[in-house]
Amino acid sequence: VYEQWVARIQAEGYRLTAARKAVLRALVEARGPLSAAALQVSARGQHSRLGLVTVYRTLEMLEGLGLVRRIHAEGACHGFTASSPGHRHAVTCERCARAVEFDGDDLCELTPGVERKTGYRISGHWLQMVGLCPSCREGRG
Amino acid sequence: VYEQWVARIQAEGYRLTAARKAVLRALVEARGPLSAAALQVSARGQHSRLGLVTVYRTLEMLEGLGLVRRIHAEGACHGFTASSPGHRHAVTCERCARAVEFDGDDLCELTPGVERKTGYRISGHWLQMVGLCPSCREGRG
DNA sequence: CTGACTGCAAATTATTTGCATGTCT
DNA sequence: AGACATGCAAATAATTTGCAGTCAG
Repeated sequence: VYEQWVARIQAEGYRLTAARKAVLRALVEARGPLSAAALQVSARGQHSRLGLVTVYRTLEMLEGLGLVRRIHAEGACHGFTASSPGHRHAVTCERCARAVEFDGDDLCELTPGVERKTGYRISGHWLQMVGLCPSCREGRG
Repeated sequence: VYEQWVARIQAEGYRLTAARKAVLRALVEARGPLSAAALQVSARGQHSRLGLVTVYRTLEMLEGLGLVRRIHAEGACHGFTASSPGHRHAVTCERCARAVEFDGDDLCELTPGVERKTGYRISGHWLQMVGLCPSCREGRG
């Protein structure tokens, strides 16, 4: 994934700097959504001088390219994860916070129903599920 | 709705103060999700001395009682709306921000599919749709 | 009366902006 | 070389906490 991102970033004319590489690596290797601050800590393993500001700016760029997804949670808002292309949604584990995405096409099927019920013309949606991932279920029942 | 909320609040043993009445009224009469600050401005029509802090504390209480729902948006996070009981979701109009809720039972049907695809045991979910409400569609095509 | 509630101000936390310097291409 | 990018510090914005005064029950 990392290589694809690098290619995309260069293709878009953005520069490939040490700071960006570090953030990219951290995002790709993350086992769940991270806050900007957590991302900075993680990415500093690759680039110790990394500033929080740069993390925000890199995330902004990546979100613009659709490579990163902003995740909202009940309690604390805004975490970021690598996103897969296409129309997908995420499930987050309530114990370990590990997130995986799944195909959300099924969801589009219920759009007509919602439009009928509400009278709205639906143009988009945004779904997140919460649950227990396989490992956490095994480890704790 | 306002009367029901008042009854619920008293039933739970919370006091019914002028500040709370003002926030309740503002929430009930709102035509869309409001930020805490916007809510304060709106509620000051009833109780001019209302502080932002109290708005937050009142929202916290109401959210705890399930009377208010926290809404997240792509850009600015966190708006609050009155919520209907039961398992429902919201559609927000992208033009006027007016929100209505709809029955989300259909969604539960696709939970098994997601569990199969991801291996997660889904315990909850959270959906928001965006679109154009009837009035905005008429007014602008 | 009295404890829960309020609201001000200050403290936190999250995110953005200004600017001089550094570094990809 | 030169534009884009960085990172520090300061500026904003959003939310929480400390506390003395107030008010519903």
